[in-house]
Amino acid sequence: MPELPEVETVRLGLNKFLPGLKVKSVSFDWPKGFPNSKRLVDTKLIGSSILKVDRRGKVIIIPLSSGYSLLIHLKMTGQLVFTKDHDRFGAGHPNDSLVSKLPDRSTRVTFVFNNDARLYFNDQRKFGWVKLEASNGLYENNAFLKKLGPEPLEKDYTYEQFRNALSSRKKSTIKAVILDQTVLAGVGNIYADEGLFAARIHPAEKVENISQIKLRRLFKALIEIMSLSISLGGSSDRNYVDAEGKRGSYLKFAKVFRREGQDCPECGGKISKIRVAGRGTHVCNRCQKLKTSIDKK
DNA sequence: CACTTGACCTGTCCGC
DNA sequence: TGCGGACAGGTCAAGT
Repeated sequence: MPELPEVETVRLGLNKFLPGLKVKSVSFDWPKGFPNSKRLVDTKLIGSSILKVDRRGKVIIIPLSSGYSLLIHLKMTGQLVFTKDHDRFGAGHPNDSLVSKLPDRSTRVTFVFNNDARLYFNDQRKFGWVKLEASNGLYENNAFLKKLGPEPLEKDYTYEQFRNALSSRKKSTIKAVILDQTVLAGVGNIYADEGLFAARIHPAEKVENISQIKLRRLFKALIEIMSLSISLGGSSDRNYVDAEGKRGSYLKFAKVFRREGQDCPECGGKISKIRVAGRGTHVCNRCQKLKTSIDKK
């Protein structure tokens, strides 16, 4: 999915349109993806108004006037697209839109508002979910939210927090650790690879083999790269779009992600694609030297 | 325990 | 063109 910068871009877009709208009806065809009972939906969602749109890690959180909140996780292929009226797509930007018509066959949930605006939750692979939970104590009660590590783009997030979270994971590969949402919330495969390249750390390096200088560089790089990506509307590798159905342009500036076979922009060597922490991983072996002894694969 | 691997799904791309 | 297999931005349960 959408990682922190993509989810934040969706949040910013939804926040322009949704607050104040009242939910008139909702339809969904994928019970696993929207597991709440019809009764809860009828009493806590239908007829309530949207207060605002928040984000925690990769989760969109929409508090409602009913005292309940919608939680939405886009996972790998989720989209949240708003339309001002159901005949026009992309909130008035049809020419920039990646999708031409909604709902489409990946639409799992459709929210209809009193003014006939709509919010479509699309999810090709059906990994994503929408849940309705009580707003009071949500961040401490929700099983997913309560485990999340700090928000990396908050002003008060420090290198010391980052280093301390890593200190109990010395035997793990650095990529596995920064992908762990309990260490810090929001990094996914794209920004892990880009951040590690910027810090000149090999993704398969064991944490214990990495110098403080490099870890500090990684901490800084992750924050800078994700901030830059938000300013560019995120990354559209496959089907990510923002709340208006538009693609993001960060990948044009990516140095290694999806660039296997191309020349490294720093040293001119070849970028290769390997597997680390079970994920496709992009690396320049000349810029990102591995100290950890290679156990044969 | 800490870490790794498969499962959850659908769609697309690549090689034969 | 058709078909099988690998793979895709995330997370969890089950395995070692």
